[in-house]
Amino acid sequence: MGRVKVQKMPTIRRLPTYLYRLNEMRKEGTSIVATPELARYMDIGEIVVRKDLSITGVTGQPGVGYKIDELIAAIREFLGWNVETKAVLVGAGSLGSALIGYDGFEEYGLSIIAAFDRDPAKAGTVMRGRPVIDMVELEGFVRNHKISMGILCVPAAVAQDICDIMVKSGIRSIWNFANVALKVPADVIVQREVIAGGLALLSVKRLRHFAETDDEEE
Amino acid sequence: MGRVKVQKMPTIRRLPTYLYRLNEMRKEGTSIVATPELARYMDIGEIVVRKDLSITGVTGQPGVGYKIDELIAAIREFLGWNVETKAVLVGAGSLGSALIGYDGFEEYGLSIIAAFDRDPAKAGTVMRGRPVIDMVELEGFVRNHKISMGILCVPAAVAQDICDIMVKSGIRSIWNFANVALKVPADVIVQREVIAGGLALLSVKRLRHFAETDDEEE
DNA sequence: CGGGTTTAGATATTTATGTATCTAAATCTT
DNA sequence: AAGATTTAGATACATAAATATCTAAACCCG
Ligand SMILES: NC(=O)c1ccc[n+]([C@@H]2O[C@H](COP(=O)([O-])OP(=O)(O)OC[C@H]3O[C@@H](n4cnc5c(N)ncnc54)[C@H](O)[C@@H]3O)[C@@H](O)[C@H]2O)c1
Ligand SMILES: NC(=O)c1ccc[n+]([C@@H]2O[C@H](COP(=O)([O-])OP(=O)(O)OC[C@H]3O[C@@H](n4cnc5c(N)ncnc54)[C@H](O)[C@@H]3O)[C@@H](O)[C@H]2O)c1
Repeated sequence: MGRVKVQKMPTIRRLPTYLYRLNEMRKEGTSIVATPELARYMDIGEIVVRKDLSITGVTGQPGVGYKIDELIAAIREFLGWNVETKAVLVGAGSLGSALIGYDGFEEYGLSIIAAFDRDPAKAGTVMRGRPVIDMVELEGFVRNHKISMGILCVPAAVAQDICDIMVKSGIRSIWNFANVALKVPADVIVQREVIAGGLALLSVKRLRHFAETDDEEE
Repeated sequence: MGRVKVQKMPTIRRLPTYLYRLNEMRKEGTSIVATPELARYMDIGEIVVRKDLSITGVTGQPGVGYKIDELIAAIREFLGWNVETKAVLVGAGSLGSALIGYDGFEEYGLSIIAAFDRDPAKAGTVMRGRPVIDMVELEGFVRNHKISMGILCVPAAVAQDICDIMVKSGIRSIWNFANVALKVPADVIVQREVIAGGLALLSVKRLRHFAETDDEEE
C-alpha cells in the first residue's frame, strides 16, 4: 500500500459499491474480475476504476484482471472494515429503525448494538433484535461497552444536545443524519449525511433534460 | 440567471442544506443573511458559499448580505422544487417506510402519494397516511396519476425488474436506494443513493486521525 | 508458434472544484 | 461627515478529479 492519500472523496465513496458487487460475484463463484466489467457496473470510466482500486494497494494482472478475494480483503482493510466497529444509534424513529435492522452494515464491520430514545413508549422495547434504551443510560452504556461510533437520527433541533452527550461519553466518530452542522472538539469526526442532496441532483438533471429536449433552436 | 452550468455536483448537493437553514432562519424572523454565517453553518469557505448561491441567480448587497426570501425562492426554482413532483415508492420495507412518512420532502416539492409492495401482508394497508398497494396495480396507477418519479427501496436483486416496470409505465426519474446500476433508456434519469458511501468516508477519516495521533516520529 | 486482443499501470492532459486577491458598495463608529 | 469595517462579486490562481495516451504483460485464436 504505497501511499495513503486521503483527499479523494469520490473514490472512497465508491469503495462500498465495489465491495458490494465483488461480494456478490464471489457468491456467484467468480474469482477474477477485469476493469471493464466493474466500470459498466459502476457506470464510470475504466481508468477511474483502476485508479480507485489502486489506492487499496492491490495489483492486477495485465490481460487478466484482479483477484476478487484480494480486492475484497484490501478494500475492507483500507476502510478499516475488517475489524468490528461498535456503534449506538440515538433516535429510534422512522429513519433510525430502518438503519438499526439493516443487514448490510454487518458486511461493513458496523455493529449497531443498541438504540436510545427519549420516548418512554420506546425505551425498554426491542427493535429488530436490538434493545431500545432510555437516554439517561446512554453515557454509562457507551463507557461500559467501549462504543466508538454514534449514529444520530434525532430531529435537527436536538441533534447538538445529543452530540454533546456522545462526545462527553467518549464517542469520537459521529454519523449524522440530521441536517445540522455539529460543533465538536477537534478530535471528533463527524460525517453529515444529506439524503436530500441526491434528490436535488436528480431534480436538476431532470430540468436540464427537459430544457434540452425542449429547445431545438439553440 | 445568467448561465445554467449543470456539472457542479457538489454545489447542487449543498443547496438543500442552504434551503433547510434559510427556512429555519425565516421561521425565526430573520430576513437578511450574510455569507460568513452560512459558511459557518455549512462548514465550508465563504467564497464557496457565494459561488454556490450565485448559480441560482440571486444577487446580494455588498456590506449587507442576501434577502432570505429571495434566496429561498431562487433555490426552490433552480431545483424545480417550486412545483410539486408526484412520486411512487416501491418497497415498503424498513427504508421505504422511513421515506414515505418523512415530512421534510414536502418542503422539497416531493409528494410520495403511494407505496407499492409485493408482500400481500402489506398491500391494502395504510402506512403513515399513504396507501400501500399491490404491485400489479403499479403501472395503471402511474399512468392514471401522471406520476413522474419513482423511488426504489427494494432489495438489489429485484431492483432492475421494478425499474423496468417503472420505465414502461412512463416514469422518467428514478431515485434508487438499491446498490445496483440500473439499465435504463437514455431519456430516463437515475440517481443512485449509496448511504454506505458516507460510512466509508467516516471510517477513513477516523483511520487517518488515528494514524496522525499515533506516529510522532514521522 | 505468431499475430491479434485484452488489460493493468504509468504518465500526461483536461476539466472541475475550491481558494485567494482585489474592488466597490453599504454600514458602522466616532 | 470621515475613516474603518463588513461584505458581494469579479478575476485570477491552486488543487482535486476525471480522462486520454502509451507501454508491456498475459491471453486467445488459428
Ligand atoms: N425519515 C427520513 O426518511 C429521513 C430522511 C432524511 C433525513 N432524516 C433526518 O433524520 C432525523 C430523524 O428523522 P425521522 O424521520 O426518523 O424522525 P422521527 O420523528 O421518526 O424520529 C425521531 C426520533 O428521535 C427521538 N427523539 C426526539 N428527541 C430526542 C431526544 N432529545 N433524545 C433522544 N431521542 C429523541 C424521537 O422520540 C423519535 O423516536 C431527522 O433529523 C431527519 O431530518 C430523515
Ligand atoms: N434499511 C436501510 O437502512 C438501508 C440502508 C441503505 C440501503 N438500503 C437499501 O434499500 C433497499 C431496501 O432495504 P430495506 O432494509 O428496506 O429492506 P426490506 O427487506 O426491509 O424491504 C424491502 C421491501 O421490498 C419488498 N419487495 C421485495 N421484492 C419486491 C418486489 N419484487 N416487488 C415489490 N416489492 C418487493 C419487500 O416486501 C419489502 O417490503 C435495499 O436495496 C437496501 O440495500 C437500505
